[in-house]
Amino acid sequence: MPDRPNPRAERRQEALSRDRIVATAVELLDADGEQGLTFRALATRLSTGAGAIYWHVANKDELLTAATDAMFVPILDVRRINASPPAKIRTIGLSVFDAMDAHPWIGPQLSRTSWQTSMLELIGQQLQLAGVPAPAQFTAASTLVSFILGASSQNAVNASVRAASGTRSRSDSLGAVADRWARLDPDEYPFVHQIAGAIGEHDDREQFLAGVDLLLTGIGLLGQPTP
Amino acid sequence: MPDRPNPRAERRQEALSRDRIVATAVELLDADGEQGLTFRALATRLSTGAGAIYWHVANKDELLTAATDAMFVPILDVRRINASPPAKIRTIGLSVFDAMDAHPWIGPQLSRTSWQTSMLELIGQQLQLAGVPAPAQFTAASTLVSFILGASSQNAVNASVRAASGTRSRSDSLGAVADRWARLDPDEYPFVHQIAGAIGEHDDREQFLAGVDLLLTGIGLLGQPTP
DNA sequence: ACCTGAACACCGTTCAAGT
DNA sequence: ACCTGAACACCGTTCAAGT
Repeated sequence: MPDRPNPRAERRQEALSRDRIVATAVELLDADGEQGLTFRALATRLSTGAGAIYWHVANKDELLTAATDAMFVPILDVRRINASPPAKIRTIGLSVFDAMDAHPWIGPQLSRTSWQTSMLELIGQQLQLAGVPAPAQFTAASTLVSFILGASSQNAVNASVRAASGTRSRSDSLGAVADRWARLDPDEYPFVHQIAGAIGEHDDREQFLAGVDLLLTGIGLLGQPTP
Repeated sequence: MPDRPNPRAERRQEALSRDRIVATAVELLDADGEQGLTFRALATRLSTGAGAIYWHVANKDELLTAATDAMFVPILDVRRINASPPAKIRTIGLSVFDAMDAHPWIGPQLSRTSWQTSMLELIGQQLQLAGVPAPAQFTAASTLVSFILGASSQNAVNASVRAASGTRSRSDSLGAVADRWARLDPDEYPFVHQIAGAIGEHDDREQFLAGVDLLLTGIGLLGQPTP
């Protein structure tokens, strides 16, 4: 019988597995974005050869799809929370917003997932519960999904661009943007220039929630915004 | 004096220029997406060497930014149309939607442009004209921008994925999606499954417009949706 | 069954050399 | 001033060979 490795040594050199590969891919993506995910970097971090990965994963496309899917699974747990339909929709929106903020590489990968369908389902159910008339349900649900995914994805990319360009004077919130806007030509950009001063205390997350509320108002689930 | 080329020959072999490079880049992007844009492919199509391009353009990043900017410039002409603020906002939205539908590679490039600011300006001005109260203007404008860019970008990517996967049975509209939805497990996807039959006559563009209207309603510029 | 690592084709970018 | 094309470093993917 040849030497067997000590079973306790697992922690040092765990077996290569699809799950471990995907998890490591997510680490690389979080650290350096899409261009940080490389089969060679992955192999190094897993202390294996580049070719070994192909035994568990068909190609980079499949790897990116699996990594994207992995980010969304936890969000589906929102199903278990207990709240009114509008509150639940807000919570769903916020958890998507936060997930994409934490993993900005997701945005461009969104079309890989069947996740838009899952989200349409979650939100559609809430609209039914809230008594939205049947003919309006589809439009309302798909508009909410578009807004939640679109706004979250843009916020994430903008935030990571801001972070990368080293603007740290006023944290990486809307503040930096406000500074830039204040310097725009007031003749060419009257609205943006004027608004620049007023958004100092705004925060991206609240801004996003306000957008969701605007939609819920249009759908008829909320009272008028500025009474 | 050495031979001079016939001035009429310009059309056969125009001088290399930044504009010509960007225009050719857009052709490649339209044809094969982001992976279709290659310095070698570009050089071949311009019948020049790969290195020549670097005299006019710093690198691929700058080229992609220039290409993206070029797609948005025409949209700004919307400024010249003459209509009520809500109608003008709808028109702005539709022209963005159509531009992204025609050039699906734009979506992931959106963060390159200062175009989000230009759009915020355009829409903000309309909201001011429409009499939206000042404290609500910024939230309303930025929600509209997020929705318009986000929904357009997702529609474009979805549509091009559908087109690429060769689903031609029911054109590349929502029909194909409806078929897939109808086949989902009704227990896991009650809402989506049920809605599948009802969206046969919907069309992506109308769906998008309905979303804009939902927001305009929430903002208070439109009457209630289902009276 | 699972892993190694050299090899291949292709890419962005640079640069000495030309005109 | 502008262009050529070879060269470099790096990437995704394949595959004969190992265990």
